[in-house]
Amino acid sequence: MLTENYGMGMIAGMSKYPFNEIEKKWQKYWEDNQTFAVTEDPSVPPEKRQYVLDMFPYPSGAGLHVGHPEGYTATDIYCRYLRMNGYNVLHPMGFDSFGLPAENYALKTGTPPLISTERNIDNFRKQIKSLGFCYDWNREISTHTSEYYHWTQWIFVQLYKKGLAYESHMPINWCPQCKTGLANEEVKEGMCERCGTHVVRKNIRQWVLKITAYADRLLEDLDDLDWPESVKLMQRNWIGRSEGASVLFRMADSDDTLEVYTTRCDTLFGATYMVIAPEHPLVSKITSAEQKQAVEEYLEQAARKSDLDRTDLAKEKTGVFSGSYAINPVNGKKIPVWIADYVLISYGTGAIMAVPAHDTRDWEFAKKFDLPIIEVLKGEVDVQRQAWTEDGIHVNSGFLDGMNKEDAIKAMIAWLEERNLGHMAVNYKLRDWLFSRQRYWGEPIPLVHCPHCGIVPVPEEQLPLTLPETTSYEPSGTGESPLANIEDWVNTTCPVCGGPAKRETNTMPQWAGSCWYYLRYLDPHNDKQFVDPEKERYWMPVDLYVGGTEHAVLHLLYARFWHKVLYDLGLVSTKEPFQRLVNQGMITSFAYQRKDKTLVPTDQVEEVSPDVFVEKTTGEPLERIVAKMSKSLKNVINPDDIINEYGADSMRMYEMFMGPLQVSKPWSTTGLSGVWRFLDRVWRLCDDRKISDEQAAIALRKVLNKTIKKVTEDTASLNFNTAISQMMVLVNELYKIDTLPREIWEPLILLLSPYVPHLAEELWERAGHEPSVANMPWPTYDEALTIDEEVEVVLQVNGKVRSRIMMSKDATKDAMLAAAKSDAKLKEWIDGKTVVKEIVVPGRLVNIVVKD
RNA sequence: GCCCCAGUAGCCCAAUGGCAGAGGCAGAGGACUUAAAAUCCUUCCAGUAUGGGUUCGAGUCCCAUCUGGGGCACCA
Repeated sequence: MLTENYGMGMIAGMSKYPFNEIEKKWQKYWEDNQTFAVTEDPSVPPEKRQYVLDMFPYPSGAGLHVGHPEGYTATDIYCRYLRMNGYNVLHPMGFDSFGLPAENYALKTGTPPLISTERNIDNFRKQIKSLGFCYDWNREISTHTSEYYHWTQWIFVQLYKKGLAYESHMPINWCPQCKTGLANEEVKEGMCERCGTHVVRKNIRQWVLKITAYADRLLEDLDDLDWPESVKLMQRNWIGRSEGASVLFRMADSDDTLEVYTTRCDTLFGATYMVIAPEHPLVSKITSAEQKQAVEEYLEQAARKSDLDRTDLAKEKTGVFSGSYAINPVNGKKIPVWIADYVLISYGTGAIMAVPAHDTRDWEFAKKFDLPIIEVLKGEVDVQRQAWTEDGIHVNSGFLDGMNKEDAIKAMIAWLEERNLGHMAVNYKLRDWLFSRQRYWGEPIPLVHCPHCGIVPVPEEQLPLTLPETTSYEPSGTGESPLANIEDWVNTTCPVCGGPAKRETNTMPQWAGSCWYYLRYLDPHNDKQFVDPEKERYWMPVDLYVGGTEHAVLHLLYARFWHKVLYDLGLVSTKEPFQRLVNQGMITSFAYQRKDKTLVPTDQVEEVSPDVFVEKTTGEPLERIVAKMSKSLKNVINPDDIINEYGADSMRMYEMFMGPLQVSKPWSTTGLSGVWRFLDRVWRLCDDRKISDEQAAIALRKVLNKTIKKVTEDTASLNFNTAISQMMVLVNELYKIDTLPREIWEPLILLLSPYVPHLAEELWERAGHEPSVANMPWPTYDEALTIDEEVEVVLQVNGKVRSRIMMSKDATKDAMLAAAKSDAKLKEWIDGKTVVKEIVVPGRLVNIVVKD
């Protein structure tokens, strides 16, 4: 008992800084006084309205992670800063509360997902509130509530009516043992995570959203967004627009044609075989009697592979001959058609022309199955020994011979179009969005299947279509969702003809709720429409969106897609939802590594002397490295513990002090205690001495003005670590004098307030003011007091520093040069040499370039 | 295999192409103390992963390599 409490009691007990009391007190004050409630005040001009959004969390059973508060603290500081600068700031928080873990938890424990989810939300809310963020909690939403998903369903109906939702048969990961579909993350190395059975692909009826219809706009509109270039690049690559040609190959022995997409139609003379994906619709038709058994075996083998297996580059190429031949349209040659899983049905037409001489994958396949390789681009290698994938002049290519790539592509497309054998084509990597899940814990898709009327949407006035309560979350066994077994719910009447009908049993993916939550925050309690257009126009678009880089593609692309659909329907006023995006880096942790690179759980490590670590049981020396936090390494930091021990303000400020927001950085508890110590120093400034109304020394006032300037600029640009460093400089200066001048102290409290709001409120009150410091104007500075009159000028010879002198900041170039040339130390370096060049940077340096 | 990001002091990190150091941690010394802790003051520590290049001048820009982290759908 005693030893356990020793560490915690040490700091808390010694402290003169009662963060625990202070933090509770001010959190209650803000709540009681609704300090951060925000309204659409029409008197605030549009440029003074800011919408600052955090990616809302999935409320997992594990509770808040130290990674969450990083982004939340950053936006909180920024919002408080904006408020103090006269902005009307919308800053909401909510929960992305549908999701697989709650359902799996229900399967394991029988706890209904609604119960566990709401329990988790309560815990998350409490944890988030304990950090003192300035959210307008009146706007909290949770995607699993029927008040919310009413409108998720309503938007789906709009998509459906617009023809953007369609049914298709698509494969799922199917576990034959559990008789259930699995998410990708539930498949480990091709096996079912739960029972270890080999997972197979099973085609089932699914709902798909036509995101490809928006591919061009999703691509083009990226240009105007203030997003990290790397994220834009990832989205561009994901959309993957390419220009090429569609080419028709006639089958040799039937009337069927195979259409292929290629970006390199200029290499058509080198196409020596074709490959179609195992899922291609012509597979059964073109398979010859002799090859039937081999093909069927191969198809079965391919069906057992996950996408990951098929995309693993290290693997051997596999495939099987179909027994049929196609005709190469340019030269009339018969070429074999193979079936292989390195061709994906989801890209292009699911069929390729193989040019082994100039494509590495085709080359490997040709070598393995002994298919001919014909060089059509003159390269620097023997194509029988390796593929030549660079550009070259065409050879063995009839009318293309002698041409370069660009001209040959044009010539070939013209040739194909003339003969109706092909045409120019644009292709995208982007695929339509598989939108249905065979799960219970998601938004029911509001459609009815009627034997007479077909598919009928649930009438809008009957929404929300609520998720029925149940006690069994077991899969249906057929691949359908557990909803299929709830008879009273599934069986309904057709909204059109009134006859008996069945409800759609698929539910929506977790993405659905997060596709539009930023709009619901604008008007969270509206039961007539998903958002009031006036409120939408008041706030949108989101001015700053902060979240993890793991959402760089999917979430952000899906939300942009929905937003564009809503825009086309005239329901929102902006083309794009998120004008500016910032990704916060990951908070990692230290881990300890043996010589053989294996990792040791943190509780097995002893620090024998500073920065020397050994494994407790063996005494083996260990190297400290940086790793992701993980349960198995026992290096996960729990925010609750940190807040208890050091307080929310220390936690907030430390996370901002660790380094730049955008980069990943390791958690260090000693680093945290350093920030705690800084806050304690701030506290003791006014605890130990009286606030004085006398004027401060000019040197101190200069430091203050420099500090205000730096903190202002760095807070506005989200460079919080350097802003904090400057505040430390000012506090260190204050420690050098015995008084506490009010003219320094009060601006310092204001500068600190976005970072450590609880402490700042308390200090503000103790300085004799009414709360709240959050409503005070941001301090201003006098530019003249941020400039030093005397500066140190560096004197260089050939770019190397040889001497330094103090000069007026306004010294002319000539004066600086003259001073340099008369400097005794510099003379030694230039005497007797020829001066080649003289460079003078005013206020900074003189560089004299000499030659012997 | 491809794409993206990052390598600065023992550690976390600063540095408009211009003195490698703002701040913190750890270390050392001193003050205070009967002593320790806490606190305060002072202080040590490098040429920026490696090799080239551009430049009067490179941590910063360019090329190549190495190491680490993250992402990926064999994209024809």
